[in-house]
Amino acid sequence: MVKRIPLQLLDCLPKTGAEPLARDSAENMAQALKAVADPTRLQILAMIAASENQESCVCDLTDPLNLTQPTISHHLKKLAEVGLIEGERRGTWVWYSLNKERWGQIANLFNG
Amino acid sequence: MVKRIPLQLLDCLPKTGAEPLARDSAENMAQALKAVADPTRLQILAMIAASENQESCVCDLTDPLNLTQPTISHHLKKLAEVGLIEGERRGTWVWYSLNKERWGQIANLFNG
DNA sequence: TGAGATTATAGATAAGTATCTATACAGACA
DNA sequence: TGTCTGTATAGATACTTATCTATAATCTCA
Repeated sequence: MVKRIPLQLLDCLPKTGAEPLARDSAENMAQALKAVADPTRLQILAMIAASENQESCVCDLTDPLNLTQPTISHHLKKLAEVGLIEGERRGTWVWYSLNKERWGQIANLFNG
Repeated sequence: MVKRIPLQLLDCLPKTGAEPLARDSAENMAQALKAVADPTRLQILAMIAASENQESCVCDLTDPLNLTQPTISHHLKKLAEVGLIEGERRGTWVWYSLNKERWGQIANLFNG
């Protein structure tokens, strides 16, 4: 379930007359950025990017990050909710990989 | 007081043997991103970017954002702490402007 | 100096969230 | 079917924070 996010900072500009539209854009954009603005999730993203085949399962991440399995699952869910990663079940394991298109979209928020 | 932030996502990769260095990078990077990952602060940044001379004072922001003056000051402080904006006192007013170099640095976090 | 305007800080509160333990769900395999 | 492994969810707790009111600090100007 990938949510649309505004593509430019100026989409967040408040409109005259207190229209809620720009606020919606700002909240949408902030939600996507909040997913990235966490040290553990940044490390998770880095580990996925650096792993072979660019994918990791939950059990690959718990030990290096020194966190429990439910905590890792929680963070992966947050990242998946904003479309930054995707999970694919193969047998017992769920493999998570980066969605590079989505990554580029968020990167573009800073290039407006 | 502008803090250094790591320049690449891979700076957040946890090291073998549980070294704290990569964690520091991740926390540093997350702190900078957290400043941007707030809808009100995104709107503030948009308003500064869209204003003439690319600068705004606190009283320019309270009415359009429908927030009190201390709340706006709080957000401006957060943005200044990570170097994204700078305030310059001219007489009674304090004018806040974007630090575009810093903006570019954070943008580059996504291009690594 | 005193009054008025702008901004910053202090303290309180409510909402969000990162983490844990406990438990449920899903797939593999004997 | 039952057991084992891997993942997800539920609930609790401690910490962070966005916002407010009240107040202090700073600057201008008469």
